Amino acid sequence: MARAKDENKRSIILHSAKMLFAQNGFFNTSISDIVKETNLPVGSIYTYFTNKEEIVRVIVEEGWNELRARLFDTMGSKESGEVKLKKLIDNFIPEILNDLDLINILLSEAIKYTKIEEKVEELSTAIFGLVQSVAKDKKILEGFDKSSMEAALIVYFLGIFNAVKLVRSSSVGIKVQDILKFVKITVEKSLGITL
Amino acid sequence: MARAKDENKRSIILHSAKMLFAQNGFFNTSISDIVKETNLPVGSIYTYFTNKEEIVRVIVEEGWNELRARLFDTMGSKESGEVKLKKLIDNFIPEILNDLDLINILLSEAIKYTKIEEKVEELSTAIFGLVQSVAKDKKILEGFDKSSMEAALIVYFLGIFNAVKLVRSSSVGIKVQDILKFVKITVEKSLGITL
Amino acid sequence: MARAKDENKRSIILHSAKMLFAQNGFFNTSISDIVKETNLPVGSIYTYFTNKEEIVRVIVEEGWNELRARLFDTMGSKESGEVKLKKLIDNFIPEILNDLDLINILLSEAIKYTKIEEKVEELSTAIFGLVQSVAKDKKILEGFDKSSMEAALIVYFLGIFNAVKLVRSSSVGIKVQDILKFVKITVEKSLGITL
Amino acid sequence: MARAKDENKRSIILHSAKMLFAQNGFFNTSISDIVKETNLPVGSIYTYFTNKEEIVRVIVEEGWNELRARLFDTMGSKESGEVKLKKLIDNFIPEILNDLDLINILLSEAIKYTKIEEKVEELSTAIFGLVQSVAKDKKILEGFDKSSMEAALIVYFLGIFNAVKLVRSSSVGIKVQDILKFVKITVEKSLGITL
DNA sequence: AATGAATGAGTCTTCATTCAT
DNA sequence: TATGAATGAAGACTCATTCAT
Repeated sequence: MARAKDENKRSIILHSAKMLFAQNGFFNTSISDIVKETNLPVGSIYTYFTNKEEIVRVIVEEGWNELRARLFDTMGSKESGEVKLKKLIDNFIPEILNDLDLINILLSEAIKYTKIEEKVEELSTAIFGLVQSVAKDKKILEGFDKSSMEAALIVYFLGIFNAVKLVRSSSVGIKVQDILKFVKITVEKSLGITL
Repeated sequence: MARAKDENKRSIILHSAKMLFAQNGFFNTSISDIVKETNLPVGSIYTYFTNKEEIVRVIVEEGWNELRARLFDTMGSKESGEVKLKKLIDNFIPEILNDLDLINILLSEAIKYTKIEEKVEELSTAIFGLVQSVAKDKKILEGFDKSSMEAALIVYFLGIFNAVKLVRSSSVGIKVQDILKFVKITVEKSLGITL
Repeated sequence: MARAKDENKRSIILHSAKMLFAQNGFFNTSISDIVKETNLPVGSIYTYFTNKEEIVRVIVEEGWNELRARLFDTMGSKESGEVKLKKLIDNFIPEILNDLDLINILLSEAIKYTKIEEKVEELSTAIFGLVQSVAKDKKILEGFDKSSMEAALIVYFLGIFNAVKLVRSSSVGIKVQDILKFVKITVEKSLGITL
Repeated sequence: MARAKDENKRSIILHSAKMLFAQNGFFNTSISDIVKETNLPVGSIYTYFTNKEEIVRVIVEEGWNELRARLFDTMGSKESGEVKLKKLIDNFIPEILNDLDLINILLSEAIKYTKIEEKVEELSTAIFGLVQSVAKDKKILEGFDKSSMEAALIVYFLGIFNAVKLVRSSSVGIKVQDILKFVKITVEKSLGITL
């Protein structure tokens, strides 16, 4: 049972830190802030994590893994490519966007603390496959090799995430809905399909 | 009349700070780092800027103004919309991407230190106009209102900048060229034109 | 349970700071001076006090409380008014004057860091009562209402303290003894009694 | 004419500094504050005074001299002692109290920056003479030698000044009038006269 | 003489991490 | 293992004074 208690503390730290890092940034969050938020003694923080940096690293890593799992769950189903794509756009992306804290940290700290290239590679391979299987008129993807595809995915994902982040933290004149709508239209037009 | 404020010193500080902020981030750059880099005494930093924050703010603001000026220079010419668009894609964007330091800072600090919404608004209005004037088949823009356009621009610009940043700071499998190529193809397909 | 806060350290800091503040003033005493005097690391100063100002505030407050306690100890006894007055003049005041450090700080910083009016009010009420009970010939206090009494006490106390301070820090031609003697004579004459 | 201009600047500095020192204290007033207040360039401050300390010193010295002059003006007249004493209490002291700025500085900085003992000596000699000439019943001054007198004067003057200072800067329950009234009554009773 | 930019030692305070208990 | 006091290098910034112009 001691084990259960430990896991609990660990996750409390992770949870609070995630919120604080997302809200105030990594550098504007002190270990002491985490201590206050968790009501745990400082020493305990260092029982579960070797240092401040490791806390972000774990947040990013675990957050990513959960995301990845959810994605491959969707992608791995027996359904048609179009259905998968629809789920991707209508469910998966909006779900991700709910975890704004994670996105914030991912975007500002991930590069520093993770091997991001592996993540991108994995993601783009999976989606490239899906897109190819879906494109009605194969000519549409003409000139779109793996590199272009990867570029496209990176641009879109980073674009979407950052746009949502911007929309939520400034008073820019658009809404998250506009972004999602734009994405859907773009995918439909690009692939010549209707979702 | 004593010594006049030395515009040269001011620009040395700005230059060094820009590099350091871009390289190590705002919080990992200390005033003392700037002092070492510039070989100026601490006090001098503070004769030209009231505090550390003002240094980023000025970098962002002046950088943005220069960018904006170059953009409107291109946009304001008497040439056809297509030529302008071509210049935008072939010259302007690549030029921007050269100033990676500025992009880095813009992306990580701009929201905090500037009224970013005004900038976005200005930019998207200008480009919306251009795109409308260029789109061969007006049906192509069907369903694309101002909000969608703004969303698209934000997603693309943030996407491009962040993608370039990622490409340059990690060992992701694509090159800046791939990104630029993707952008060009996308614009051409979207508007049904060839640049 | 880790280390407990060391009451001893706290008091060393208070002691050293009191001496330094009294000797050189609040502004001419740096935290670094206190560090040197106490041989404690800087950080420790801040484990016991939130900032420099709090150190003075505590010195003033604790010093005052001790003083007050001693005063009411004397005043609260079952002895006659005259005996109490005698003790006040012969013991209490001279004792206070020994803690020159405290007086110095009290006089120069107290107004800023304490609600001095409450202290004055409390003191003057107590002494007014004593004086009334002692005055042989009630006519002597004629025309002496509460306000006059308060004025008198403030003038005398501030006068005595500052005079002692002056005597000790300059080479003025009188001694503390002269001041004490003057006070005694004045009280005796005013109240028509012999102590 | 250059001379006139100079004197003017000097006195502007002195005037502003006096106000600022009195209001915020010596250490909370920076040379830069004086610069802002006077609208003079920093360099000019140092043309007229060798350093910050000298500014207070001059304020104290000149303020004192003016005071002294006014006092001896009153004291040196051909009038009776009683009239002089009355003027002292009814005019001179209230007048002094108007220059609260000076009092503030005098009390907090004078000891450090002036040979205060000479001033006290001079003052007490003069007033001792006056008091002796006035005391109706010589027995009243019995036991009051020069030292006692000096002690009394120091206590009263410091008491009065500090009390006024206290009254004006805190919300203590008495008014300056109460202090002046107390002084008058005390003098009358002590000397057995009516002013 | 007048000016105000230049200077850098010194200020207070923070904070990630350690380690005695 | 749990705790939280201890630590001190490092942080941003100030300011009296000087001196080039």
